[in-house]
Amino acid sequence: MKKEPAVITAFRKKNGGLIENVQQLVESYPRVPITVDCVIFGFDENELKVLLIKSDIEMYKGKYSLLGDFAIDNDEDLDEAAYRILKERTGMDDVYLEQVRTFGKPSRHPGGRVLTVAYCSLLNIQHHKLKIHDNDLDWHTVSSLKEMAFDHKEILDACYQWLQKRIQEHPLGFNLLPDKFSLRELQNLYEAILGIDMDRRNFRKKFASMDLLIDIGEMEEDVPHRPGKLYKFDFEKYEKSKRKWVGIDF
Amino acid sequence: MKKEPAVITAFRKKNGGLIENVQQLVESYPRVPITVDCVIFGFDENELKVLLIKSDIEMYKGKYSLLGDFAIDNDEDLDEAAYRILKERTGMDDVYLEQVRTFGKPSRHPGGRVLTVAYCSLLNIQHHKLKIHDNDLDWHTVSSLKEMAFDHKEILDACYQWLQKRIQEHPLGFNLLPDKFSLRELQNLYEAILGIDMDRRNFRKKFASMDLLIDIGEMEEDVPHRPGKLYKFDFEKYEKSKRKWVGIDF
DNA sequence: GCAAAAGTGTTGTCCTTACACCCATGC
DNA sequence: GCATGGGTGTAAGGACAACACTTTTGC
Repeated sequence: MKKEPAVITAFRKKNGGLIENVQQLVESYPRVPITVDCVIFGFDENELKVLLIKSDIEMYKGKYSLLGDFAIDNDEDLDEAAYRILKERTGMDDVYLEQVRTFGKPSRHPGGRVLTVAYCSLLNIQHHKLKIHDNDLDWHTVSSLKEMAFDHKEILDACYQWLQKRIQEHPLGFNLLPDKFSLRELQNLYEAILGIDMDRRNFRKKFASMDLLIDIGEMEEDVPHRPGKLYKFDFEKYEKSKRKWVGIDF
Repeated sequence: MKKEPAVITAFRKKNGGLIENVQQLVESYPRVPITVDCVIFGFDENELKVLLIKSDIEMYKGKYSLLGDFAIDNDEDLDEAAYRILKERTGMDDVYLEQVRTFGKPSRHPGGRVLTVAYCSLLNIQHHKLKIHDNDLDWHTVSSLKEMAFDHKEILDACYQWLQKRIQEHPLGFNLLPDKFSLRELQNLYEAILGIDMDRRNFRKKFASMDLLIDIGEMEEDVPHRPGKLYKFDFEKYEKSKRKWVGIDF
């Protein structure tokens, strides 16, 4: 029933059951190339955008790909690798970032077996005006994307679904907005990401009842209509009041 | 700002900007040993259990570790590797299984850098009476576990948290129960996993209103009290009626 | 004064919670 | 007959959904 891997069996024999030389054990393991791909979301002109680059690869000429890199050359943590890629590509290092999933289909890279750990990150486009445009690095509207290099469309879709779910349960969305934002901007964000329309009064009531928005006493400026109040999200209060959610619902 | 990896730059130079030989590119990538660890949950005697094995490793002598193996020797999909490990260790291949997260701290394995993809699986202990007990392979009560080999406690905790969340949103739990189960068994399962007490009437009402349990017209037998009705979960109906959940709540 | 969005309350419905009694079975 | 859990209903409170009018600003 249980078929022990040959490598481990060999080690066991040498040591009467227990493995002493773990270095040697690890060296005997097969190895796989690892990449980290970052799905970097931004929000602009009431649309969810993603940062993409033209593919380097001849066979994907003209297609776009996610920002990625092989990882873990030396003693780099996975998360650090993702932060490094962000930093290299966008110049920012204070960006929200979370691991989403690892993709491991054998056929997903035409050059051979490659494992990819996908990270999702959210940043405020206004704070990061792109200076570099190598390989047409630029923002793309998520909803209008079709083909991409490798299995990057699949990875993007997975991260988008992750974001849709996550933004309803955690205050991630504020990372996509300026520090000060109006309720309209916040609602536009939710509507764009979830792809639905929401009732304005109910939306405001909901956030009012959470009591996590700080009215900073400022107003929008240079808008062609009645200016709205500006708010900040109270991260500190949120952290303190995180409650355990219980309720069966499927 | 953007520091391109040396390997890619080298390829670019050779090809006037575009990379043609992707095999060569992938071969130039650094490689990392990969393992897949399975957190195999079961439910017995009203307690959540996890399947563990005594560590092979001298320095973790006496400690328990998750069921894992290095993966992707040839062209094995990640998910397939997890299914293979399950099959090898438990003899079962019809088991619920899902990827949870990838662990990549440089120091997590004493033998050197190893990446581990953690999978969570749920199986019915009754269907799988352990025959093999190599290295004390056996079920352990989740709540009473302390130290484990490697960072396996951390992985287990992550999977347990994942399970607590997931079981409230998806009908996973039925994989831990026999095909036919009573409402009391179902409630015990939820109470054990979530670590809370639930009101019996409200619990039953909740599942009644979902209308996803099929009354199979049988009763419990050999119980020292009034026997309860037995149900099956209507997976087919659930699949058809999956609804998109919307509601901001954090 | 017109366009465009800000701001604001009430009502009905549904879901959740809290809670207590009789029933069927094994011993 | 007693111990054990099975099975059931109701009322109150809280959350969510639907819905319209007045206000403020730029032009």
